[in-house]
Amino acid sequence: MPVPVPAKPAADDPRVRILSAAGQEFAEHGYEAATVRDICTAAGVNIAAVNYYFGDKKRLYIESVKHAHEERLRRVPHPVWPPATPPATKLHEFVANTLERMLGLSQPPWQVRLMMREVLHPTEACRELVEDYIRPHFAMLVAILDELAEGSLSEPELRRVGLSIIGQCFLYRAAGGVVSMLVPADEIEALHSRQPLADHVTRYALAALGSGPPLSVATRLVDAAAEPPR
Amino acid sequence: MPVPVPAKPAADDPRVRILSAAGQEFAEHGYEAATVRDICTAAGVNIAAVNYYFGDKKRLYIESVKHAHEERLRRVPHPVWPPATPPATKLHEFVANTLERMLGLSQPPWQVRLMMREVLHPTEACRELVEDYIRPHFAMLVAILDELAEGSLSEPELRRVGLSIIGQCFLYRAAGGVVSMLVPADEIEALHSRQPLADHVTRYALAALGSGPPLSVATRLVDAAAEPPR
DNA sequence: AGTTGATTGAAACGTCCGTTTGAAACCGCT
DNA sequence: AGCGGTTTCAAACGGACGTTTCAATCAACT
Repeated sequence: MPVPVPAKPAADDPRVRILSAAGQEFAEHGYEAATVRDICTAAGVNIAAVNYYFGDKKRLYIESVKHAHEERLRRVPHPVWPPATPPATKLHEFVANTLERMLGLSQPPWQVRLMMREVLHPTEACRELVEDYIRPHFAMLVAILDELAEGSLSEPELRRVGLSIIGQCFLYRAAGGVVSMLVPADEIEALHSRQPLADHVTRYALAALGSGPPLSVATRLVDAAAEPPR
Repeated sequence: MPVPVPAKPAADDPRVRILSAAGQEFAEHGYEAATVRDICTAAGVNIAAVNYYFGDKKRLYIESVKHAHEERLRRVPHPVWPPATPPATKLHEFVANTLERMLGLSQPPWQVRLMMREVLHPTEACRELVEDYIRPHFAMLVAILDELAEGSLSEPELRRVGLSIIGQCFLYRAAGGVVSMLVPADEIEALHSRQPLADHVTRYALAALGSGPPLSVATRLVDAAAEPPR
């Protein structure tokens, strides 16, 4: 009987070579279209190895998702701030960090693509992904928003705002191809680059929460009387 | 040689039966995992029919995407407003309409799922989808936002705000499963229902644009001096 | 009724997939 | 060197898939 989890994760361990190759193939082609033959060729091992180490294709998939997830956590840690950091600064850095993860500008893009597939079409590996990775990230966002709102928003309201922010980042990752078709070619680069995007999402959120100036200087329809002309 | 486009689209036309069944199968399982055997069984036709009418699986897929897209356009028309409608009202109804389409609460859900697949993993059918369906929808949103901002935002800025709004709607459709895992069970229903969602997205956008009250009544960090206590 | 072209039907073809097999190669150990 | 357990290898298996074939059937027209 093979050892399921070797204590020594050596760099040339065929097991991790397979996991890495599988992650890339699954990310690129999806579960059904990826073949264990291609995976084994890419990993430089025999076809029988996937059966030997993982049993079958499905278990290989689950393990490869967890593997990518762990590698990712190790490489792009959550941001940490000194206690006195203003919440607006935290929000901006949080958004920039989230975009960095989602757009995968810093690290191998296939890991993000693999996790995106899992988010869009959840399988067994999904709940684990949410609990270990997504929920803490989201909780951090909600905490920042609570700090910004100074307690004036309820938990459900905070979550809604948090989802609004995540949704904006998410769109560029998941539907980036379509977004690129919607804007003129010479603006695509600016739209998909991290810094201007993070600026926009943060400004949008701060303005919505009343913690920053509105994006538009048009006449207020509601409390126009209270607003001095700019 | 078979006729490629029969002039009479009768209801029991095997061609449209196949298109409909194919759309459902592709939406449910994706291109690779869907089989022409299952499609033909669901459509009640012989396996050879797909070759006869469409040539091969790939062309059947493209045609089924276009078919679903056309049916959809026919059934959920864009909203139209009388000229005097305030832009804030238009925005709210636009968001509600978009959510209606995306969440597919009114019409067969598989059509939305099929188009979502196309957006997330673009194939040849994608560009056509964007030009015929998505771009006019998005242009309508940008026009409303321009009206709201009263000309104080540039085209690229307007597009950014528009994408922010679309992104929020998009998240609930594409990553709805994960969203459901992030919130307590007793709030899921409220989070995914159309009306509260449309309210939130609209309020968020109006507040960000300065055309509505901020979501939070916390002390302004920027123009706090100008803001009267509420 | 007979002819023609369009459509449908059952069966098969070739291919590729996930998986299994059984023997060979490798390794550390005495 | 000899041995036991682990790992690799080439080859094959059974099945499912997309596609093709060709005869049977149908519908319309003369």
